[in-house]
Amino acid sequence: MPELPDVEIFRRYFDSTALHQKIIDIEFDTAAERILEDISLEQLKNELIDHQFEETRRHGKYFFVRLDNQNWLMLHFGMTGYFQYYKNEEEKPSHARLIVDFANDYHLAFSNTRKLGKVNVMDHYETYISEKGLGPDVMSDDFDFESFKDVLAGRRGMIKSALMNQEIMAGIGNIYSDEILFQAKIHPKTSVNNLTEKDLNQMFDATKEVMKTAIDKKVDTRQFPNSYIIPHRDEGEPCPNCHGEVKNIKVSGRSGYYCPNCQEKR
DNA sequence: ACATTGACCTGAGAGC
DNA sequence: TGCTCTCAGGTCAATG
Repeated sequence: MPELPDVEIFRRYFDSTALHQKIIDIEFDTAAERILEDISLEQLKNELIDHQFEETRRHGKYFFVRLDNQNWLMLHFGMTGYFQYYKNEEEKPSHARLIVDFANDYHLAFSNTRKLGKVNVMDHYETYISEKGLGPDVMSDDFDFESFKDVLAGRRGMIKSALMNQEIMAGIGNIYSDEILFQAKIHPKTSVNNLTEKDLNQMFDATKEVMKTAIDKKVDTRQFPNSYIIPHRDEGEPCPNCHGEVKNIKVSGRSGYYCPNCQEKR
């Protein structure tokens, strides 16, 4: 579930809780060793203990925080990750995989129920991004309409898959790709090479608009505009535009929702 | 090179 | 109630 807007909200939560405090210890759930991407538990301890967090960054769905030794801790949330900053043990999430203990008696838990997240430490986060082959962050100011057309050029797969491909552009996942396509009135299975200039323009605008709205509304879907499909992302729900039925469709193995009437197949 | 599919995980919810 | 089955959707490796 954590896509760009979710991770951005997590980042802001981290900024308002966990920065500039001495780390006195960490706790790691050894049953979740698989989430350690490229680092041993020993190394992780050495990187964190007696240090502190200084500033955060986000690229797509990837979260980075710089330590006072200038190294960066990377966290990826997978499908079920979130942060919880707490003092009392009873507030500790039941699937806390990594817990950072601060000198002020508070803790920051990285919860990751399904163990599909990742933890790593590196000296340059930009290098990590390029080694992963991640595309441009869709909310970056540099990512303009020309860049959008550029990264999609030469592609022949289905547009929903392309939007979700982190190597093409970073940040969009299954849920928000549905919203972008709904707002742009484009069928999820449309081939990228069949999209018109107008389609691309509508999709680019929708991408920026949807991401911004989700962040502004702090990812609380109850506050999303009535014109959004996300609160109706279920088979048979009424389309907020034409009041027809929302349908389920499988696109490259992923489950998408769309309105067949508003998003006609071409 | 690009596109698609299945595997990795666990818990919630459906169906019986 | 309780059991089994399916599904959720992040990435990556394997296959087409």
